[in-house]
Amino acid sequence: MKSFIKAMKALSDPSRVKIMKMLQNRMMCVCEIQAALQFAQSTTSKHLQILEEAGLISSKKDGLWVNYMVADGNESPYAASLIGSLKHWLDADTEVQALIERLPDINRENICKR
Amino acid sequence: MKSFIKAMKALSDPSRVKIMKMLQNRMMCVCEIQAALQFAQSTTSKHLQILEEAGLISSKKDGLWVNYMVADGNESPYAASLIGSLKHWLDADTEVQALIERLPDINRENICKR
DNA sequence: TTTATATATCGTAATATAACGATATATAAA
DNA sequence: TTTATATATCGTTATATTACGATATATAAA
Repeated sequence: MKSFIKAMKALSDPSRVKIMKMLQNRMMCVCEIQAALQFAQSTTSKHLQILEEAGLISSKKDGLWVNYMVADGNESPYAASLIGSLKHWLDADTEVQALIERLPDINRENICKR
Repeated sequence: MKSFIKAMKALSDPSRVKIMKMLQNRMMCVCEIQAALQFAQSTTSKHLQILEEAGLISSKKDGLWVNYMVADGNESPYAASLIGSLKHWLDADTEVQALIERLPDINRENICKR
């Protein structure tokens, strides 16, 4: 029950759902996600932590950057199923669409100071 | 997005998930659900309201009783999908199993005062 | 009509969640 | 080593959620 609730709670927040939808398009570092959602850095990091602990995303360090991507689903069967459903869910959502359209303009080279 | 979040939030609480699992076995009135979960009547009613507003369950009055049952899924496509997944999810959960096993002993004739 | 019962709603207190700024940590550049 | 940068963590505040008891509402029985 615990891992199920964790997955559901993780996807009960619109910002986290938006992060999932963006990551289903491509992997992103924290500052890119932060720029896309217009959140403080600490807020962004916290959301990512919640999604990761739910088994919905995974991360990989690359120098100063931490790349986040959709998880393979091995951590939680519930997460795996929800990831699958999220592939088509909310594709018609206006806010999600706007986010996805802006994705190509968001890249770490422009956003980060190096 | 709104109806999606509503459905996810509704299933983010263990008590409400348990209600869903019980209702997938049979329809129940409020006092039966209250007896099964050992909650105050107002708490039980509130949980049912949240599930109903999410399109996950529906209700039908029968005299003094209000029978709650799993929704047909026409209210929300997300609810419909989650209802389907919930048919097999958590069947191995200890608490859920215990609840389901006790279900035959819980009936309104014994619980209610009439 | 009066009374009893099942459910819904309201008000409130305890707890959880989400946001932020400040600060800590880790890595890369100088 | 020193400095800069990307991310994580901590502390705090505002808001949302969950539980309860008290009360309102609706229906059935007397």
